[in-house]
Amino acid sequence: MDQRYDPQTIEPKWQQVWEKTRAFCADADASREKYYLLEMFPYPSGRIHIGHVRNYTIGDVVARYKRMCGYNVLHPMGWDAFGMPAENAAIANKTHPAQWTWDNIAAMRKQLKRLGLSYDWERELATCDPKYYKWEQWLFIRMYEKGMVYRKESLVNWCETCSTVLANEQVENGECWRCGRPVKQKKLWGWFFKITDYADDLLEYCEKLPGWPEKVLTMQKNWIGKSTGAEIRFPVSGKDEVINVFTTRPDTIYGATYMVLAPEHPLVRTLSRGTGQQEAVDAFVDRMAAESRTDRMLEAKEKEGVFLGAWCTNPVTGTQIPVYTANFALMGYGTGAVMSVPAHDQRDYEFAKKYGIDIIVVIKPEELSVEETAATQAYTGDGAMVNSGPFDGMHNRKAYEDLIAYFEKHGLGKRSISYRIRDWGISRQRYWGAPVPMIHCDTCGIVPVKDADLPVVLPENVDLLDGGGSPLASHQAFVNVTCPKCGAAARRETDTMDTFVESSWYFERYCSPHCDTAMFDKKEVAYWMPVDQYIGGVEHAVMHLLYSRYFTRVLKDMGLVDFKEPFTRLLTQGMVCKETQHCPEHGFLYPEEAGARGESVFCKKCGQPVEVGRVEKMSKSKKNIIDPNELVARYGADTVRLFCLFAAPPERDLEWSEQGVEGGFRFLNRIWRLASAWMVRFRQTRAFTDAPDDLDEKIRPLYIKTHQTIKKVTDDIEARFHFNTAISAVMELVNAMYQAETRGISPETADDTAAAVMRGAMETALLLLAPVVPHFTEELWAAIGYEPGSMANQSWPAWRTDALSADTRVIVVQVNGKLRAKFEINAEADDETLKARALEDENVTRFIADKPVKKVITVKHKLVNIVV
RNA sequence: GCCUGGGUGGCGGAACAGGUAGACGCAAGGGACUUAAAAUCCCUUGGGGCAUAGUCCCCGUACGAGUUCGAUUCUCGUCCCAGGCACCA
Repeated sequence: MDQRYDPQTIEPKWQQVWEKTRAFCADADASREKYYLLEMFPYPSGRIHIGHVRNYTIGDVVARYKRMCGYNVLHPMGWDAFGMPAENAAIANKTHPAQWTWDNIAAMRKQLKRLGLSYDWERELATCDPKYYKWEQWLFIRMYEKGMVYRKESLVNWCETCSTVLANEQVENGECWRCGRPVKQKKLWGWFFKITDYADDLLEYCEKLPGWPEKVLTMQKNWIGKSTGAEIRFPVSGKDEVINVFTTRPDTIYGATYMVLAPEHPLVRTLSRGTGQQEAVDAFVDRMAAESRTDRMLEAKEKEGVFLGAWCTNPVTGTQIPVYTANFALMGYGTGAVMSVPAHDQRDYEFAKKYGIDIIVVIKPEELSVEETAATQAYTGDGAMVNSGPFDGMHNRKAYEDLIAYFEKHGLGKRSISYRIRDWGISRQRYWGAPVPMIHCDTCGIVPVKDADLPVVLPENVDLLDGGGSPLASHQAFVNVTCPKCGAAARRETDTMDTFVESSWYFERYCSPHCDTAMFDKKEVAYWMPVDQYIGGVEHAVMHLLYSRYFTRVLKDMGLVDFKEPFTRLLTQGMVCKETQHCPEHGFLYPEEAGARGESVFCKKCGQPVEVGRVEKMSKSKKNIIDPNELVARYGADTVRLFCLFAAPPERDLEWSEQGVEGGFRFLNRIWRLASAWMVRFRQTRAFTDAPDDLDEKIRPLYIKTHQTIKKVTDDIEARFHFNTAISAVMELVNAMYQAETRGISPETADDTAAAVMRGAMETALLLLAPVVPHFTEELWAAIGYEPGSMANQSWPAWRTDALSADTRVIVVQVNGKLRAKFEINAEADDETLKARALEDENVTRFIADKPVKKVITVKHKLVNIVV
């Protein structure tokens, strides 16, 4: 074997071998237990960044580990290939989005392959491929037929200059993220998926996903936002109208002293018409409409409203209460109307104080008088009912139930549940997305495209508008069609789908990516799904993961799959961070633009001192980025992988450190040197695998350490994917091999048994590291004499229980819980022996002095605590 | 404001179930090898104390209490940091 570790020659060599032998291609095999490991597929931006490297390395280690454990592993990779950046780049570079995307895919595929990731590349897919989105369109039509999709007009963020809809996160301080112009609210027709139908089920199953991080489940629960309460009818005074409110606190209804309607509520204009307030109300409503959603949120702190000039009747008290419209009432939640109880809701309280509205306490806490209860702020806790007619004295929780029963009996209202989650608006007025497969006919209305005509292919010969609007609407050949029903001239739908639709089922497509008769082969999906382990960033905690859970339910209801939850276990890995460097003259600097001068850092352009900022997520704008390509070129893929895993546990943020990477590289070299030095001896022997009993004292500890390491590494990976401690353990094993050398076990002098134990330790280290540094271990595995290329399919090592523990133990002696002495003793020693031995210790007797010993606690194999 | 995490050496991070706090790595210092340097190998490294320099003592896991023979770990309170939600009736 080569004297020098040279990753640049060995890594491409093994990558070619794996590709040639189809080492990681998976086939369904009912006789074998499957393991589906998936990392969130990337958007093909053109280059992979270090966050990808971390994500995919974590996944690759698990995939390789499970393969070694004997599972039939599915580990696919593909491309989330639709989306706006392709359009923007295409306009900027005068290329076509498709060209740009496919070029990027090619470049990134090459980068991923250079990392030695064990993907089944034969299953690669790209969502912009008509063969892929054909089935999405097919499903859309099935969902439409079942009433799971509908079209409605709704308010959206609209940028006039770009003539497009913007997602909430593309609106920055009320301005368009791209052109900086103010964003308006506009009513627009669009397609919606009825995700709200599944709100309850999605929520309920949050409790049935033990393999998911608590954090993610909490975020999803909050997003769904289920509230239970009642819907109550408030008749409008002197008119035939009724205001319906949703409240979570029907028990406070006796304290409802006014009513608030959202500015968009249809009754706002109706009720104010003809009153003296009409003008003021119209002005207020118009002002609210002109303000963007973001503006309204920014100034949200100040509550503001207008009296409508109308009253309604509190159905339980019969009192006339004023009706207002106010900025804090939202049309999209509940019924868009609020029964305001200022004594028991802080927001209502503030509004009532501002506008001088009555505050009536109806729930009294034990420790306060009625007068004190809402003196300075609303009281939202429990207590006894007061000012509530027949309910006085009752506990409010009981009154809650009784009141709902009372409403239902008298037709005043009913029990009700409200959700924060809205239906999923999937329409985008964009070009680079999957076309919605619908046709608008003047006589037949909306008609789905015939299955035989799928896919509705995105036309390639389009003029992308510099403004960013959809070019499909003006593409005559695309728009003009005949109605599938009546044959008359009709117009094709020009909206494309949100890219989250593609990513909501790609994991099922991977099971049979080339299937051209269905979305996927049911049998294949039945074998592989659900995904056993999903890995990706927390940024997808709600949207992508919730949509995927929803889509899986839709597929189940259509009989296409027989499970509800697509991802059994989820790991959300932390971000990769690095400190920022800021030059007063040149702004943020890339790492290579700054130089070190002793303790301080200076700018290479102007020589001025650089301000080293805090450690933040790597981002282009802050220039605190590291290029994976350069790293791989300098250290090789294995070192980069090793560092990504060693620096922090996967779920935590990782702080990038160049020295840390060096350390990883040094560790591999350390193994390499040891292996070279012993290689001749290794080839003459076999790994020692017997019971440790007859090993002499010089070599025995290494054998014990070897088996302890197997157990430790296995436990660390199995329990929590803590690769950092697993790698530490292997480092300790390697250190132990070096220590054996310093104790006189050298390649030249070691006897055959010692060489065999040494070889066993080396083989173990290689096996345990195989998932982490696959090229490195493959090379050394072959050098020892095993079949070249066989490392990837080796079995994960097992530990011998009889080789796990030394036969002596170090026992800690405490006096009153403080460490006072240690001694080594035979592991079998009983409590009495331990106690006697502890009391012999000079330091211990010194601390006991003449105080009486009250109690002695002994813990087997661990400690003796003497209480005096 | 609410909900989740999290505060451990100069740094990244260990400590499985309440039982030796600081594994492993980085950085730093010392030594060996070398004509020299790099690389490598070995040793030291939380803070403080000492008439006895030790198998020594005191302090120490954000802060303050508590439970316990014993707390980084469990309970209560306080402060700080990160992420999520943010007028949701």
